[in-house]
Amino acid sequence: MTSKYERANASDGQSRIPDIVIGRLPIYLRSLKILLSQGQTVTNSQELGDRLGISSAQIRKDLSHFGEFGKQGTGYDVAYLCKQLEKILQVDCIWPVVLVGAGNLGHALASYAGFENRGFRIVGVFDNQPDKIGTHVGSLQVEPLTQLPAHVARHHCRIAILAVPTKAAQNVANLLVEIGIKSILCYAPITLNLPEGIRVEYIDPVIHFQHMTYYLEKDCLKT
Amino acid sequence: MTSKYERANASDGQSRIPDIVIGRLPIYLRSLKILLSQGQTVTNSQELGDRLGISSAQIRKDLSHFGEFGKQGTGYDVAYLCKQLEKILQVDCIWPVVLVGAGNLGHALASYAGFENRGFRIVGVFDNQPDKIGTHVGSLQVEPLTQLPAHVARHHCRIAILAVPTKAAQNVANLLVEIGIKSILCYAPITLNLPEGIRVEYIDPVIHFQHMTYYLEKDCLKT
DNA sequence: ATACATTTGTGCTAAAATACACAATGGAAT
DNA sequence: ATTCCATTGTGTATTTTAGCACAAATGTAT
Repeated sequence: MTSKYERANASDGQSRIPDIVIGRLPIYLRSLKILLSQGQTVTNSQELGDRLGISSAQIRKDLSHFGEFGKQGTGYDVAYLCKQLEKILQVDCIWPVVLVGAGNLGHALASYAGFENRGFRIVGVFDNQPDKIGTHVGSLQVEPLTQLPAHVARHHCRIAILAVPTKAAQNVANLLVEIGIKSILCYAPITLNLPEGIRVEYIDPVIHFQHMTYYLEKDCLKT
Repeated sequence: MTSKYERANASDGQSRIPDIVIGRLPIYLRSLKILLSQGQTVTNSQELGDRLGISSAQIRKDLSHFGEFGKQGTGYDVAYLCKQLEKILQVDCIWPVVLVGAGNLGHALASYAGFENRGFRIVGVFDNQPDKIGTHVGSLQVEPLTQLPAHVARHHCRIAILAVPTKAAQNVANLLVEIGIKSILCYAPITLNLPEGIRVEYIDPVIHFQHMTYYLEKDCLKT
């Protein structure tokens, strides 16, 4: 009795399902939840694809890696597919996340209300600048980095947000890995150098801007 | 006398250079600028690849789409390659950007000092909430949305940051397109529905989190 | 009951992206 | 001068990803 697929992970040399497919599932889930919130009970690969600018075949094939979730002639039950995707992505629960960096960005992230209903909760905010420690961000209080290891252990955190100044980012990342963090969302505009098995994703708006400008008619201020 | 490549754009049916290649150039540029700031004058595809977790062959092939920038046996002059990439990406100048949404995120973006030296400047912040209008974010003052069209025209803005609440995002995006914006960086967790030729890129941290959790050992709080 | 309209899941094909591997080149050392 | 070493740029092969197209299944209408 084997399951339809084996979960890919760091120790699993040959992941069965392409990462690019995994990367699309959260997009599908996000769109489905919007449909759900609008009271729509049924959808289909065509509709979903149109909304996302993805071909319907792509969506069907992606989903088919994990099982058969649709009904021929009808499509997909929105609530059911949501539930299934949440299970696949393991967001049918709340993951505790630590936030390092209590600057403007840290404040914005800590105050953001949209994490909770998508599977995540920021359980601690840390910074090393003395003037920040003790101040409130969202409903949390900024703690010194020395408190981080205990906090991560207590909450069993696997995920961290790195929102510190660029020059501090690599060192803080090293610390995060040391204390057991497995996945880092890095807002610093650098590529981190970390051991195998640690997953890092990056958010840098300038990367997106520079991608855009390639395609724009040039008509900007001279430096 | 034809140039080595024709620039891809919205009207150009067959873009010659894959978008995925364009998407990597800003990463290369970012890394090169760090090397430059550290005083390193020469690098090579191997070193760059190691830093970025990309194969050296990939980097060489990507660059080869645009010309021959290296020297055999030596590698690449860091400053020269930076300049070339900036020219290719059209960031050898400052692009004016308008920011819509003066919430926590808008504040963080407006206060961020890292845009200017990478080719971008936020030239206006707009919001419709009366209590926000007139307040200061960074060095700018929040203006009502009614001022947006004139502002975009005056500064020849082509790029906008969309940092408004989810429910307002589509409408504001439509407005942005109407007044001549060509590229939108959307922080709202939705997929926008916009006409052909408008480039939209998205930043949604939860998408990254959900990508990460697929690969994590499950060990999180039950809902 | 039967025919019809719809939509899935998937085998196969096509295209795109990546990796390999090496000739060509430039600089350094002898 | 010549040899040696390092590294590029690129033609080719391999792998990955996306798209096509249709049988199978399901519900609906007559």
